Amino acid sequence: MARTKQDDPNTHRTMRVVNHIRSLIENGTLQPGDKIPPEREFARTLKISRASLRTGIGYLAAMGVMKVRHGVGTFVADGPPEFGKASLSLMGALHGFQSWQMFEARIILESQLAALAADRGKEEHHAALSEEVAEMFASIDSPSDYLIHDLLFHRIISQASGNPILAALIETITSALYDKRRKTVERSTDLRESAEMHREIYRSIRARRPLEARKLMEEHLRMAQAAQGMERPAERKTRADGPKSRRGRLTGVAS
Amino acid sequence: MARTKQDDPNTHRTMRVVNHIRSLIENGTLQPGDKIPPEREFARTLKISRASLRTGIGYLAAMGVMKVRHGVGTFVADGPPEFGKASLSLMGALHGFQSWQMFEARIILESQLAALAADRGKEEHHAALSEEVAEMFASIDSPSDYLIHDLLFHRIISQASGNPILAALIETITSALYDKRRKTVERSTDLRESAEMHREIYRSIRARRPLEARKLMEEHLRMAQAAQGMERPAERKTRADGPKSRRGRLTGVAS
DNA sequence: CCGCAATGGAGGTCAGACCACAAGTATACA
DNA sequence: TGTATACTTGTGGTCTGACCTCCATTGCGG
Repeated sequence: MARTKQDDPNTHRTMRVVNHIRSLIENGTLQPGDKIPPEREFARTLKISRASLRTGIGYLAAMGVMKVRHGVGTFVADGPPEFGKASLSLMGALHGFQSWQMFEARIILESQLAALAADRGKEEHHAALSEEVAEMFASIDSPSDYLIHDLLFHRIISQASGNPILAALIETITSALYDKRRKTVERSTDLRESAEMHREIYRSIRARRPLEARKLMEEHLRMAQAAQGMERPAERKTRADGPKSRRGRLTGVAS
Repeated sequence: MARTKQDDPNTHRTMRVVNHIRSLIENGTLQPGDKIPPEREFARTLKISRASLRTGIGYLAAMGVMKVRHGVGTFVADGPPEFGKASLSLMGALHGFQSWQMFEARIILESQLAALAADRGKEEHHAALSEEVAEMFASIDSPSDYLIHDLLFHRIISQASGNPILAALIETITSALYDKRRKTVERSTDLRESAEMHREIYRSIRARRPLEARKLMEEHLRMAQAAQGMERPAERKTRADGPKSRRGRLTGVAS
């Protein structure tokens, strides 16, 4: 750890760019949503070539700190923080992450998040949650619509937890899980049951009962996990390390 | 998966590169530690300019999927997965992450991790933990040495948990916290007490008592947090949303 | 008043030359 | 003979400057 070794007026230009922007952000000169100068101009300012500047920007963009819009400009990320979505899925392929592991992580984080939300949630959050629950019941016949409100519901809880880091972590995992889910929701049944669970979670959060919220959320997620056939495989000595073979008939239910 | 819309001979070259490499990794052609072809050659193969190829590689490198070594070559990351350290610290500055939030995330994750480790840890892990505990007691008079074994101890627990995703998450947070810690450990006292706690955690893990391990880990971390003056500030109606002002005098003790 | 084409600003890509670094190999000197 | 220095080669890093593509705005024509 400790990259230290920058500042040598010669160090990798790309790091020069990164550090420059970092300082601009850290001292508040650059705020989320701000636009940075056009590449050509900025490059001239920093006394480096446009190519190098682009490398640096690319680096920051990859980490989700900056957002580049072709034909418009480059901006400091403004939305909710999100640790490179691509990162997790690639790392997954790279280190053989399994679906059940992602789900396990999600269960642990989100249960705890629900507890925090119950403890710290504000009226605005309660209102938003209430609304999403209503929307869910309203779209019980439209899986894809249902999924949207489902996602929103969970995202609101993240925000209500008051811990943006945990929220970002969850967001990363969720988005990685999203693709798989989208394909299964279509055929899902029992959306009503799912909606009921969400309503109960909402109620316990509103009533500020952390332990109950945590328990309900955990139950809810475990059920969703089972519905998607992503349980942790039973212990077995023979580990078929072939990275394929899963993908049973998922009868998914939304989470 | 499914960025859908690739293959259009025009889609962003950088994504073309990313997807190409992604597939190479996913189908096992590229394994961790492997070296990819020289830029010039690879660029020719992919029918794109070297510049574009570099952009893509830079992207992957930023996410920690690839590691570039000047004058040597570009390789697929091999070490333990780690979600961009820079990412978290930059995001921190960007979205005003607070130290107590990082610590909260750490406590939640690591407590749970300890429980999982107690549940799934294998003999090899127990042995490694035991050794680190011994080393900790042995280096009680050398804070910097102590810190090393402290870190290792926690890392082993991560591995023992059997969930690489959670391990990677923790790793990210820990490394972000590391810098602050390193500065404070020097002046720390009570390393003996800290070592005792680690030993108890080790014992409960070895005895496969998940709940106890979780409880001990949580206590341990809360204590460390308190020692570093990173508790969550008391509720206050007036939220000074100015993203500055933190950074008190930390009197840390190792975690 | 509306729709569509022209225009300018900004990012995206390209090509090829040249620089910097790391490692191996050959050469020169003690 | 042994070791140290210099050269060669392979690979990433940076620079130029021209050209392409996208998008938003502007303004003309219907």
